[in-house]
Amino acid sequence: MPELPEVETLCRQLRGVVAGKVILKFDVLDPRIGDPGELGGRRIVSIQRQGKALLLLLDQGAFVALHLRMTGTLLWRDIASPLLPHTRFTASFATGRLDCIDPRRFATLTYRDGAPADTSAIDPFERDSADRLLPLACNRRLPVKSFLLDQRFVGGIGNIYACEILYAAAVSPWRMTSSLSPLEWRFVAEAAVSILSRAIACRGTTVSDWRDLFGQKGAYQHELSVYAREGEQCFRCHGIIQRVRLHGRGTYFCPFCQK
DNA sequence: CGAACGACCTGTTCGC
DNA sequence: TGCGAACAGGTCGTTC
Repeated sequence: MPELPEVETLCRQLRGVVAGKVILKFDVLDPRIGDPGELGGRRIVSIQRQGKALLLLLDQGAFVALHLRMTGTLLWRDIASPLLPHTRFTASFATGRLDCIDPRRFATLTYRDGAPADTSAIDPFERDSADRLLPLACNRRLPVKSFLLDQRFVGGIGNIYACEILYAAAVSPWRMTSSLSPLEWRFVAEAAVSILSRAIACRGTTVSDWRDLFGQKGAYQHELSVYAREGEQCFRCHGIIQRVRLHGRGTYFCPFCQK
């Protein structure tokens, strides 16, 4: 579920709550999530986002990477709160408790020594990202939506925002990456920045169960142009929004104005 | 080699 | 109402 704006929301909220704080007790309740070792007594120095992963940087130059996958969430709760169903780990601090809840059990938690390595994936917010997209894309034959979803190329874009970005750029999700002009890549890159930053300002998209660190819904679901709007009218051309399947993912678009 | 598919899980929604 | 099928924000290993 959580894509870039949702993970960034958690990242910012965590900074206000656990940055600089010592983990008093850390309990893994579902071993499937991974084994981070003994984290009790360790201090969280800072929090970063890398694509859709959340990195908790610890003392002694180590870090923990948390990937929430489809249904993972983090909740900041009172120390004595009863556990909610599907709680996978808890981290207790002097001021409260951080609970990871994940019904589908896809989330992963890994401990690594050293500093996080840089990834080669393009960050949608970096300067001139369109200039880096073009050479990556021009030799490939796959639909542009699949390209945007591939985390090796671009970091952080998931199914909801891929649909929204391509709508804003007026590009069909089925277009082959190699067929987009430099100008179209510029439209895509600019649409990504404006949509993702607006979604961060809204603290994410709650289409069903996404909640931020404090249990609040996001607000970007009220600003979606195509996602979850099958059969409704396009805001731009008054065509009808369609839902199709592209490589197994539900894909929403306007067949009349996305070329 | 690059691209596409099925698997990994559980809960909810849809159709008969 | 009941029940099985389809579907869900993401990635990964395998297959083509």
